[in-house]
Amino acid sequence: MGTVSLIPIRPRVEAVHSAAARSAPSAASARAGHRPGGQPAAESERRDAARNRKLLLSAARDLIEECGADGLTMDSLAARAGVGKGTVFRRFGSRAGLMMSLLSEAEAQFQAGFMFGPPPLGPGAPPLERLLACGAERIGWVLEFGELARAADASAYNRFDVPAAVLWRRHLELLLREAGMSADPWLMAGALAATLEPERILHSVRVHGMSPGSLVESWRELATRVVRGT
Amino acid sequence: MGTVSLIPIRPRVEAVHSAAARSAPSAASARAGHRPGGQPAAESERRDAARNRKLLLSAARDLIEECGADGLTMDSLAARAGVGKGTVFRRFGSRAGLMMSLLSEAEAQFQAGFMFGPPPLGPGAPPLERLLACGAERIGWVLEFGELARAADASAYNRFDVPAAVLWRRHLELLLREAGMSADPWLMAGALAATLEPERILHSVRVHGMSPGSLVESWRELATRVVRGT
DNA sequence: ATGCTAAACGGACTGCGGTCCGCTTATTAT
DNA sequence: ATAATAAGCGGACCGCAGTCCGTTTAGCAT
Repeated sequence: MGTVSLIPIRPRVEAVHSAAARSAPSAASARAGHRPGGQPAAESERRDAARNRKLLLSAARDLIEECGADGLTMDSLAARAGVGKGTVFRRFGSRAGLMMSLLSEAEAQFQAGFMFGPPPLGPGAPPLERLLACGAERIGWVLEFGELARAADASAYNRFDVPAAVLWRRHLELLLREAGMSADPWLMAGALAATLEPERILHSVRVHGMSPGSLVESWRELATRVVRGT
Repeated sequence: MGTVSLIPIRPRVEAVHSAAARSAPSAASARAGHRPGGQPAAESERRDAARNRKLLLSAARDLIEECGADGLTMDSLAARAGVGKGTVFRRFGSRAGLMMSLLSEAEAQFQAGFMFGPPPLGPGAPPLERLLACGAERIGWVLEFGELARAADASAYNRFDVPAAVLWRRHLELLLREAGMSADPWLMAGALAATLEPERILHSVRVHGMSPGSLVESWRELATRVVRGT
């Protein structure tokens, strides 16, 4: 036991959701291309699989428009798309995986903004300004896609280790380092990221009626103080 | 409609879990005493009910010791305690409610510490010192009871509005005000509270191997900077 | 065209949290 | 003691996420 042979079939899910195949990760990741960022999984996907993926994503968007993200069930999705339930799970691995796939375009755009976009969001501006800008951007993003994001996080035991979350935190960490942060930048980045989690932001807005502006203002205060400290 | 008459039976759950009876809260809370803090619900609880509650709590502790908090299922609990499943839900309302009941003693002790205990945790010390102390205390508390706390939070749609969470946030808010916080203290308190959430802390420790000491140190840095800003 | 094989498929099945509702029992008034 | 009644009880039942495994099919080699 312990060798790779214990992975007989390996369904082609779109992203790395669970830390399956704990051992021998090199051998496991060597075979068959997990497209890390996007979902098309370009290299080799059977026609019917691709067709069903599109069908499912489209049906999911329809259902969410009708019933909201929380109202979408995997059964209803399968029925609406006219495929079996097993197919849904084969494609997306889990409900959270499905939600992530639905988010991936918006997520990619957001990432592109702070990584390659124009200043002050993208590179070129001083770190504190970038921090303020990307916080504001994030708040707006959450207000637009938060319901989906929350559904994607929900019950994901490892929501902090999902690629998008790791990248976001790393970005904050980088900015803190550039700003000369003396304390542990990884932990401080985590603290800042915690502030901007969808569930919390949506709760502030929807339950307590906070305005987006006040959230942005609060982020400005927080980020400024954290960076000013050193 | 809209009057109180739509609450025919009212099961005697131990705490206010969901925001039921949205309207006429005064009339609703007027009849029959919800002991706000503790669970005994002293005034009028039938003998068998009290016996079963103790049975259930004890069985729950046993099961958690055997299988961990995540391994406890409501069915197994009912079976172990020798009662029907309906009884479990009548007592605790939900899985999260059960976990909160299990936590309530530890929670109360924690609260007593920062509200009435000796300085620097309790009143008497300057606000920043109290903030540092209560953060450290919280981190230790989470490391001890975090698994339960996470199970109590999990899937609680309104985990932020649960009494314990509200009190904790209010305490942070109070300290910030005393420290002369110029920005919105409620939002800043939320940001600080987010940093200390069980799920995040446990993730740092269990997945990334951070030491409790580094977490405390990081909290010190964060809190200091936030307060120093004004 | 034909046959082979790995991938994909579908839907029955499991386990869990939570609800419902008819039955039982503790408590209180008479 | 007895009757009335509200609280408590139990377990069948539901909806949902996620799994399993026998069957079908796309893609390729010949």
